[in-house]
Amino acid sequence: MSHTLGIRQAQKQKTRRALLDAALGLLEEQSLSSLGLREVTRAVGVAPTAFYRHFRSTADLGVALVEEALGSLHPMIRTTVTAADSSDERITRAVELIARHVHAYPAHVRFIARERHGGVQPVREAIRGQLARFAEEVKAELAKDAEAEGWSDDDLLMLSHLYVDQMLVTASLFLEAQEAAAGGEVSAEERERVTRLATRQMRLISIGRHHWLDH
Amino acid sequence: MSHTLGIRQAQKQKTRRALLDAALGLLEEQSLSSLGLREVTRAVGVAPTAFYRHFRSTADLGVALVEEALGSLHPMIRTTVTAADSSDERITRAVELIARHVHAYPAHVRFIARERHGGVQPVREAIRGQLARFAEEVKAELAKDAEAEGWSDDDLLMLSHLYVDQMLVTASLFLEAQEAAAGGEVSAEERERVTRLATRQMRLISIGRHHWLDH
DNA sequence: AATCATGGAGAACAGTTGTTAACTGGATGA
DNA sequence: TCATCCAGTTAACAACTGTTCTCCATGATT
Repeated sequence: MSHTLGIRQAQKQKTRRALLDAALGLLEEQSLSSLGLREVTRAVGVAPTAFYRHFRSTADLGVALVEEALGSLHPMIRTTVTAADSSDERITRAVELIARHVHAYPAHVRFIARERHGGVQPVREAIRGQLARFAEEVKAELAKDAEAEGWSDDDLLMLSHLYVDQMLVTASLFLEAQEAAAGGEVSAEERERVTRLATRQMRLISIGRHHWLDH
Repeated sequence: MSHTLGIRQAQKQKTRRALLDAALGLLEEQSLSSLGLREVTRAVGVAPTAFYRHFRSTADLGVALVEEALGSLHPMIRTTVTAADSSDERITRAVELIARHVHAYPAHVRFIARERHGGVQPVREAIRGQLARFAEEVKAELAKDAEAEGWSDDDLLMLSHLYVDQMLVTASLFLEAQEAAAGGEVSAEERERVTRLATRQMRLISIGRHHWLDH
């Protein structure tokens, strides 16, 4: 934040960005374990060997993409779970926020959904780590709620993971909906359908939460 | 089922099996979009060109694997959701059955989890199709239950999808648990942890289902 | 017994891959 | 101003890829 980057490091970060963006683009139609380093550099218009100045391997680049795709999401999670009055309003807000995020960063979402169980171990672990952080944060937020009285820590974490997984399911559902309608305004009603589905599923979970303690 | 295969077709199916098995093995450490046809034939000990006698491409082989991994699962689903008295017993049974299945066919489960959002479109669609069938079957089974009175078709399908997704989440959780403990009996307590987690999540959903109609 | 059908082998193709090495030119810091 | 640094280039490497075409051995068919 203090002193401007030298023109040197600025250029470096610029091609690093180009590499990340090109990779993310290429990963829309294949998975990381088949992404070639030459493929990426070719897309950027740079020599293959330049790749090594930034990443050790494509797996390394993948880990960087995970941080970028999920790392910036933490504040959003927190505010989402927090700011709302009624439970129903909170759910509506959350689903809408997911829809908006998928629409804004579809490539990031696809990448995460694809590589969460993908063929590259370090990337899988990076994603798992970030999702665990999410679950911990959601749990902390849930614990503040009055409804959390009488809940064990274990049960709160159980519920958090349920929420996080449901979040991902919903996100990739929105993704499918909007890529199925790549050439038309069919997207609107598909989006609506997914919104209704996800909202009701969240609501059902929410109801289960309300009645968790009475047997 | 009637007349025995000629010795000719028998041999063909034998190498076809070998190709499928070899591919499934190789796919434990990579994803389908990076699986080479030569790689598979090499593992089987057969000429590269022999591959074309059985599959058009590795994507084609992938679709065949989907049918094999999920196609044989339908009767199991049906009996699971059906046969049980109390709701709790049904849940315990279901989770146990998932654990057993993951333990018996880990490579199949990993393949499905990996390729559900993987980089090969035909395979993704094959999986989506099979999961949609599952959801329909679960819905049909739920509709028979007395608890389904007053439920709309839409809501029943919503709940079915929730169950199916939760099934998959649980399966890949069991998978991680048993591959994290590749060299030891740590697996036992990890398995137990996942079992407890999955059971409580299912129970919470079940509770939500009970109270769905009273607002 | 003679013909046909077919699963698999073999060789060759143009293209691709990751990685190494030595080099260049412009920004950096003394 | 001059020596140093370093992001990016060029060239070359052995190894690998999917695909085509020709051929063979043998089971199936008549």
